[in-house]
Amino acid sequence: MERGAIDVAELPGGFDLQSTLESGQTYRWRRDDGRTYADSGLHGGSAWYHAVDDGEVVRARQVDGRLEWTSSTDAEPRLRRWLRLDDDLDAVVAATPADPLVDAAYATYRGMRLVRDPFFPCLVSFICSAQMRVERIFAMQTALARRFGEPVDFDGHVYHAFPRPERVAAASEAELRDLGLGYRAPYVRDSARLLAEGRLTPDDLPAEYEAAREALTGFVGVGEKVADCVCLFSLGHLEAVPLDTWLRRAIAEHYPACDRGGYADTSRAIRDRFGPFAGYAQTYVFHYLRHLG
DNA sequence: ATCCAGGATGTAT
DNA sequence: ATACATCATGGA
Repeated sequence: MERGAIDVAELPGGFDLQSTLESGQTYRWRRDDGRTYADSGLHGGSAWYHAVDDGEVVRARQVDGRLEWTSSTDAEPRLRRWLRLDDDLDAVVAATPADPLVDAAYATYRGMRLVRDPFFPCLVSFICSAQMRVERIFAMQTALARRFGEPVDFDGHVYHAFPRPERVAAASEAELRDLGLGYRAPYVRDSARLLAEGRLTPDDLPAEYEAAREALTGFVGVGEKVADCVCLFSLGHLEAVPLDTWLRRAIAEHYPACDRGGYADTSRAIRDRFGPFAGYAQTYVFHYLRHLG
């Protein structure tokens, strides 16, 4: 077992592990204690988190300006890429036009970073997100890993990787419904089949953001909103602004002029207003609004 | 009991 | 292109 620590106090804009992992942008990490924002509140201390990535267990916790990790190999390059530690957050904030709501969100969760998740787990989690609360999306991904994922031993415990597309493609709709996926079960299975059979893969996606979003809707259960989530949280299109219920409410209340009716036009209006890192602003605002009152 | 949750799909217009 | 009903499930 290897262990190490990354000095995140030196990163421009800082770092906050809890908000990064529990803000509903990634569903791959769990706290060792099994608790969440919902039952432990904000800024809940230096809890350990664990995840399985590319067959290897990674454990991590933040103690002040140190991001501590343990893994079977050197996890620092993996964490730097995964948690976007090389993003200049100060530059991101500076490039975003001043705005009361966005500024409040940035101030409250200073240090939260976007993630760069692998394609399939990201795709599945946001297919599952349709009409579903964040806490239950976590539960659905946990159930998928426990039922179909490869077990991985690490430091005396058994963890479960997220299943490969081939395994999900081979599952029956009934098996997936048993995991609580509801009507999303066939969506997840059919999208896994598209990937497993090579009929639609990340390599087929155009490099340009809006074209990639359009192509992603070729997966089953993926509309413009879910496609935007994959663009932002997996493909690195930082200008993508997923228009979920929270953002639509925020637009109606704070930026009514940006409501152009259709998804593409409204999304573009928000992007024009908040710039090339509009996706960062979106994720902060989503997290901020969800934890008010 | 009724409503709602990080929406998408099929169908009718 | 746009409007509408429908789709499971669990918590408030």
